[in-house]
Amino acid sequence: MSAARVRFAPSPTGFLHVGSARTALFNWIYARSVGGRMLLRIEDTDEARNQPEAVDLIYDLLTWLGIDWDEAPLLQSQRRERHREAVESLLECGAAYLCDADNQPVAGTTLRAGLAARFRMPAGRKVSFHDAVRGEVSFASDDLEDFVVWRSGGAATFLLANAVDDVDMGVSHAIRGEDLLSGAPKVILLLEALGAPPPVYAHLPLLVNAARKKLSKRRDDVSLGDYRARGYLPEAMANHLALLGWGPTDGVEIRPMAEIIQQFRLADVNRAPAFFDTKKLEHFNGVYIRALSTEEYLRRSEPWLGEAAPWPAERTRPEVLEALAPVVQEKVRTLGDIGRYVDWLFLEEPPADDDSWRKAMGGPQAPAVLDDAIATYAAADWTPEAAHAAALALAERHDLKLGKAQAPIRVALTGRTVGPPLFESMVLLDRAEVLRRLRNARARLDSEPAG
RNA sequence: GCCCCCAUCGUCCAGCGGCCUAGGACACCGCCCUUUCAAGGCGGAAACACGGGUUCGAAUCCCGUUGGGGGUACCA
Repeated sequence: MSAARVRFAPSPTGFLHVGSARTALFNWIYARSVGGRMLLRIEDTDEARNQPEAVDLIYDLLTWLGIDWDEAPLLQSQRRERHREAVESLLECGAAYLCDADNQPVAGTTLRAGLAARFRMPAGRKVSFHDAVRGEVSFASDDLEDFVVWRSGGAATFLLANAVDDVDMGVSHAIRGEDLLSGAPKVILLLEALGAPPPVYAHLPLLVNAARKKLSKRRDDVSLGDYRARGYLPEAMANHLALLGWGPTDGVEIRPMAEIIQQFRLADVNRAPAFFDTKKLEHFNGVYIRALSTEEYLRRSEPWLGEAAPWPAERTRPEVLEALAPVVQEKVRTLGDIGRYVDWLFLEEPPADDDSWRKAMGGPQAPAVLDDAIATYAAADWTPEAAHAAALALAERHDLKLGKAQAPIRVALTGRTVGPPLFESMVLLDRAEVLRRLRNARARLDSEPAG
């Protein structure tokens, strides 16, 4: 065990940024790797945009990711008096001073409405500290200005609240984004004036977009909740996030969190920004989905196949989903993709996809293949094997490879060139329905040739 | 502008003075497998930003240049 205490301090804005999630994860991994404690502090001092549901969403998403915490979360909104005390003590010892709306100093040491308080930046100081990921970092106090610690509206600013709360929570390591690095010397000086030792800082490299800019809520796809909604598995997301700014020495990237915790060292964290590459995330997700047992896969895909499915819920046939599960599970990269693979089995008509139609029906042999398929499947046994054998024979009659011959049939039935294995899935539809779709496609070919 | 941080394949990591003719993963390309698409197998292309030092020896240490990022609010 160690006395390490770390904290994740999000503000409840209604969503959780993947960058914040990564910060939370690194804090948690560090805590678990050294036997320390993980704490939460909800920075809900901005009443304007605070919603109580937003706090629950944070708990929910962290839990989803696999992050737990060891003590009741601290709500910063309830700490106003404590913050006021701290500012007053700063005013009393002269480390801070009052000022009016025009930033003119005002004599006195009593906080009152309409007046803000600024920290008095000492002259000629060199503020150095050892950052656990960056090493020695140093700032000159002369480059720093007198910053506001108490707003005229009657509330502490981020810097002050952060410093005081960390002290009161006994935070030993402040692990956070690099965007806060420039604020560190101010907090250190603040803490010094307050007579408290600073925590060990660890500034993580930022997560950036393709343009190498800090991920932004407006431009980028950064809502953790959105990824969950699209069918990313939490273990894939956590695994991927853990590899942004850190990597195991043995090169094994996809692995249980327990092993990551075992190998993680704060000092091994990179210092350069990392691109949040969703391509790699998708790959990870596919690997994790394939690793699921079929039962587990079925259970976890349920949320995407009920009311949220791309077909009327009452048309869902669970036995079909179940029968197809193993083959769909192999292909899909997110649970949200499942719908597009199996929708044609539940929709009244195959989904319309012009590209697929042109691709499969454009060839000169399409009409003949469809005619043949109609005759063939009117008679064939209704099993995958028989459907396969029939298609092989059909292909031979038209002097085509099976891959080429099945294309018009696939598109006639499923609407798309891409989908689950055809013979295994087509027999899950009634023979009459298969024939109807084949005839419809054949008729469409006459009325509007695809070539 | 000023302050701070950073710099290995397109991307994410490994590398912490000799094991590096720089390794893995994603993406990409080719081949194989194949009932589409995936998955899988095999192979390929692909990087130490540049310039000076230090050292017998540098991707690894130091300095500079260039480039990138972050900060600079009575936001957090």
